[in-house]
Amino acid sequence: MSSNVTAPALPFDPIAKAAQTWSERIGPSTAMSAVTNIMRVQQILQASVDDALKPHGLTFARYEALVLLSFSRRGSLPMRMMGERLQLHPTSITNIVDRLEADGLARRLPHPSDRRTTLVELTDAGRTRLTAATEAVTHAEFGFVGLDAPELEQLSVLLTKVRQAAGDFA
Amino acid sequence: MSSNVTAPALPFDPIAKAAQTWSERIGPSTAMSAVTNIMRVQQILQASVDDALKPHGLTFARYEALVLLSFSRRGSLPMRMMGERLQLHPTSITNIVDRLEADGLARRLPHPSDRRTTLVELTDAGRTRLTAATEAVTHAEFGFVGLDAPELEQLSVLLTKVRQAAGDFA
DNA sequence: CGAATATCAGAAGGACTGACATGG
DNA sequence: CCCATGTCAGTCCTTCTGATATTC
Repeated sequence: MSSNVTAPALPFDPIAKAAQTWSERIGPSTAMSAVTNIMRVQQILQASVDDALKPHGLTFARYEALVLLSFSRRGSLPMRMMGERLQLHPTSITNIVDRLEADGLARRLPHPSDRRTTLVELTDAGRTRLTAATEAVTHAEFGFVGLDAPELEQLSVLLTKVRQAAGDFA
Repeated sequence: MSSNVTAPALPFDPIAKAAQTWSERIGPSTAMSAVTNIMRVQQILQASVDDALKPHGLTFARYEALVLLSFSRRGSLPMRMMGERLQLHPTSITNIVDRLEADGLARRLPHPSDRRTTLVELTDAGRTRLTAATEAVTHAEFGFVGLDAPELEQLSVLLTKVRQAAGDFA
């Protein structure tokens, strides 16, 4: 899960080098370079965040689910809505909720009026765990050591543009 | 592999909404927001690129390996070096080269002087396949429909900063 | 009846650990 | 003897597909 952390650092930037060769032989390398950068940074962040969460028995996906539940107005959410918000396949939601429930952090409830849907709510243990985990990831700065606040915002703006163009939201 | 493509679009940006709630209840949300954006955009790009590559029987990881081999000066690379450049675990390299070899796209060679190391080189079929695959991903613009060239460069600059701070290269 | 919700079984891919054979 | 290189077996996690039961 936490990717290849033990890899030795290279004396040069492999992505920049590949971009240069690409532009010499194939064409404009801006898109290729950006994609490779995204892929690698995602790996780094995933490793960093998972590392911070591991002592709390959580992965980033499960942590996100806990955050989502804690943000819900009623304290519970239908599984389907969790899938929409977290952009996950229904079976992935089932899987995540299974694990949270097995760890006693969340609980399935029947929906009062629609008996097809299942509600999920945080347990007290879940709330406590979430607080500790949030402390951990915040302290690890979510793996971002290289950017200041304005740069982070700029990054989010650019990435939000990509998501919108991809039809992620209207 | 290609993530949750069929998910219905939300009428609002779930990441922005979560960031707002986060800043109201927990604290500054810039880092949290950037991480979530990266994770989601990586998913989108992975799906888009894998989609473009699927007709050519490649995943992005295997495609990257082919590109790397085609860029090497001598036309071949030691497996260890492939792992360094692609930031992959030794066993992952073995796995990728296994598949490329099974598909006739690459070939293992003994190293002339160091008999511990194995060299990998492209076959003619590999070169042909790579050309077609590059055409496909380039045509799909690597999944980036939302950003123009200056924005892509800006994105790469920011992400390179993160990688450098994380010790990815010197 | 058709659509929606959630689950399950199974397959695929990727990444890791630990053990191992070979060679420098 | 120690270290480097690559492989193998086994495990875990994640995500997808397709099928299914239940309910609207």
